[in-house]
Amino acid sequence: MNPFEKLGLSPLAHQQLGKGQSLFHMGDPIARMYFIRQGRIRLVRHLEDGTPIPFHLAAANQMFAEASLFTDHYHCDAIAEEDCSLDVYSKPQLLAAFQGDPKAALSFMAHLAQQVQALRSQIELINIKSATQRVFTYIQGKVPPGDRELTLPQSWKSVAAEIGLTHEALYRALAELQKSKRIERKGRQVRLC
Amino acid sequence: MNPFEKLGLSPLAHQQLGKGQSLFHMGDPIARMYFIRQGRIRLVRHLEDGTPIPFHLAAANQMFAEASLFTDHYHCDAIAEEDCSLDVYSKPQLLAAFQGDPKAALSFMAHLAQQVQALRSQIELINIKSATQRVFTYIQGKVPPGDRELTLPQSWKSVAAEIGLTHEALYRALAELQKSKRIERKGRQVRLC
DNA sequence: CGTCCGCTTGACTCAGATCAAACTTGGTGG
DNA sequence: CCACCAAGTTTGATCTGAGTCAAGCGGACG
Repeated sequence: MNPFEKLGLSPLAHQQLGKGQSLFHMGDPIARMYFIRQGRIRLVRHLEDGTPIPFHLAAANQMFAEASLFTDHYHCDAIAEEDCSLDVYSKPQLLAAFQGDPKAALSFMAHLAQQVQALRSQIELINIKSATQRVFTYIQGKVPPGDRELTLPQSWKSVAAEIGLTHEALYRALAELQKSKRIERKGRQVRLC
Repeated sequence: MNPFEKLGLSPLAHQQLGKGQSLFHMGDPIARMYFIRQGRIRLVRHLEDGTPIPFHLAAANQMFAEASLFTDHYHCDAIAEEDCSLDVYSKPQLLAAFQGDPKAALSFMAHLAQQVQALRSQIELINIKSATQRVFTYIQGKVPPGDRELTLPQSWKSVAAEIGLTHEALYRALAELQKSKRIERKGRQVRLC
């Protein structure tokens, strides 16, 4: 049961997306909202010189680009990180549904609020100067509370881009963290010590 | 007419805040929402080592810490940048008002969505490696659309912190931008060339 | 079986951090 | 009204750590 269905909406369509295909580009008009059934979608912005800045990785059972509900044009690109299956909803229908269902509206508001906090955490993270400390803090933040272990849903290389490091700097930071026994690691699995 | 009054709410109280005083600290329980009548409030997080990371400057006629509406405890500090005068509202009353007024709920959602985009822009900005380019892009983003001039509401020093530079690096970047005729500047006034 | 891509390490460079010091500005209080 | 203090602003010298370039390894996948 996805949040759109809870509102009594049914999808306009389903959409398949192959790995590397893009769902929309910056500047495209926004008419639809998406829910990810399967796969992952990466949201990316680009600097003038073309450098990609990934700022979100939306996973299965999530909606994404929520902010676009109130804008006419996308302000980022969406690219399938792997093969994806999406439910497509109408943006106007969704807005109308919120009018009639304050509970749903509130839950969507909460969702947005949580996004705001997540983004703030990301900013906080990027502001850490030391690469080693930055990576360590990133891992701490990702480890489920109460647990000490974590398996990354993505490559370390893309983590590097997400936290504003080159992949080389990231790998060196990981090596350093292992040497100083602050983490143990095997591939994409990490454990805090 | 502030957004709370539009909902038919009246303030529980008014609150004065002297420059440098803090309104709340990270971890404090959240019972109220604020609207700034006068002055400015800075939202700050702190790294483990105490380095402050300012991530938002809320100005007069704005509400702020919107994300806190759905959380129990603050995840940042709020400090008065200058003498402030605030209207205080009850958080539960506000939530209840949204239940009864879907239009207001939607407008608040839009507000949150806009915050999400602003934060994403900030992340994009911080990811620009070159200090000069970073400062230039920051200014471009701040200049009102259609205009070419801008007067900063804050010191350059605090801009430096906001965009993840030391103040020295910021001033050097400004000097460089002036030398290469990309901006003109006098104190806190800037004009794009 | 070969190619691609993520991973990993080394050497070198350089931009921004750091440390230091002086000048300007604005506000406070005598 | 002026002396004084705090904070922002500005510039210089030095240092350091992340970026860059380069090269090799290994696993996945067609």
